[in-house]
Amino acid sequence: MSLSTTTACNQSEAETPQLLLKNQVCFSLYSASNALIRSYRPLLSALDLTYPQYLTMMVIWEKSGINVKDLGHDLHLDSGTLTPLLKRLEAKGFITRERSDEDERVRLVFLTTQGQQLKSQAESVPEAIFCKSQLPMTELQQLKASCEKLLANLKK
Amino acid sequence: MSLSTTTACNQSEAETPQLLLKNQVCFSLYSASNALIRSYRPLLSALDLTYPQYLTMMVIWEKSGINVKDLGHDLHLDSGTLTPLLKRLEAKGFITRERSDEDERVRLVFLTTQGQQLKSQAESVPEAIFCKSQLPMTELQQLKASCEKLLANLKK
DNA sequence: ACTAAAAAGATTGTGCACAATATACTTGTA
DNA sequence: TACAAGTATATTGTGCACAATCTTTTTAGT
Repeated sequence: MSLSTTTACNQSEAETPQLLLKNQVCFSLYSASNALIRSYRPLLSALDLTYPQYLTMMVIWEKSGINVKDLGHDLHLDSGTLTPLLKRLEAKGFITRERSDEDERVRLVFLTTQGQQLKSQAESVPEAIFCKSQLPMTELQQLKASCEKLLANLKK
Repeated sequence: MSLSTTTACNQSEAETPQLLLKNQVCFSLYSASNALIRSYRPLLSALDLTYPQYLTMMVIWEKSGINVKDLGHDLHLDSGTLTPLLKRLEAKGFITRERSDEDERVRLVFLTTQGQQLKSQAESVPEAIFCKSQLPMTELQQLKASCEKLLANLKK
């Protein structure tokens, strides 16, 4: 068996069903992820945020003063993605990027007052997305659990 | 309730649990999708393909002569993504891009001999990814079904 | 103290995604 | 048969993701 789920029917499928788009788990995941991010767009552009910026702000709302390495660990992103993203968040006034005094290599990211204010504006976003998804909470939780398991297995 | 699944514990979570990264279904989906595409990378670079190019080739293996609009419909991508991607596939010699005779606006995409040969090289990829995922087939099928349902709901 | 190795970020380059817009062609309707 | 509206694709610009590489700083072993 393969990651492509087979449901053979006609001849062309019988030959290499694992290479049909409709049998690809990853394609479904990829399309759903793209679609979900697309659904966030109108809500987040009102806050002047992209989806990856919104995720980053979530970490900073929780852990102001975090460094880039830990941020990357939490978000599963590297400095090549985060450095320019953080510069854009800084340019918008939501965060500041300061060097650590103990270790000059380390960049610490702090929430600004404006960044703090953004959080209250963002509070209605999760509910709005839940409505758009039109899926029962139990199914969403199951989906989340499977994605987390898959991610953990791929990281091994 | 919201798309962020709550599992309240400490004080900071109790305030706005729906804005915690660990409660975001979309973040799990996004991270798992990125990780899966990352896992494909070493397998596909041996074929000189990226993951979106691989998906595109799947459609063309099945439907040589398809136009850009139908390709975009199948892949949930637009011409802004597909036009440059198809040009790269053409530059690699896997496809040709020809104008339709009946309607000069339409671009038809055909498989080349080299593109056909690529298919047999790709046949081992799905199995390899299935192994990397380390998830039972039933869970993968469930994951796929939920993603498809979510995508369909978001498209409405 | 000196230096090799390691660590933290930053930089560069490629390839998506996608919004917005532009261009070329086709079709329906007066 | 003009011509407005619609359609198919292409172009432009922004912001990720990520590999590869580089710089700066720290740490460890001598």
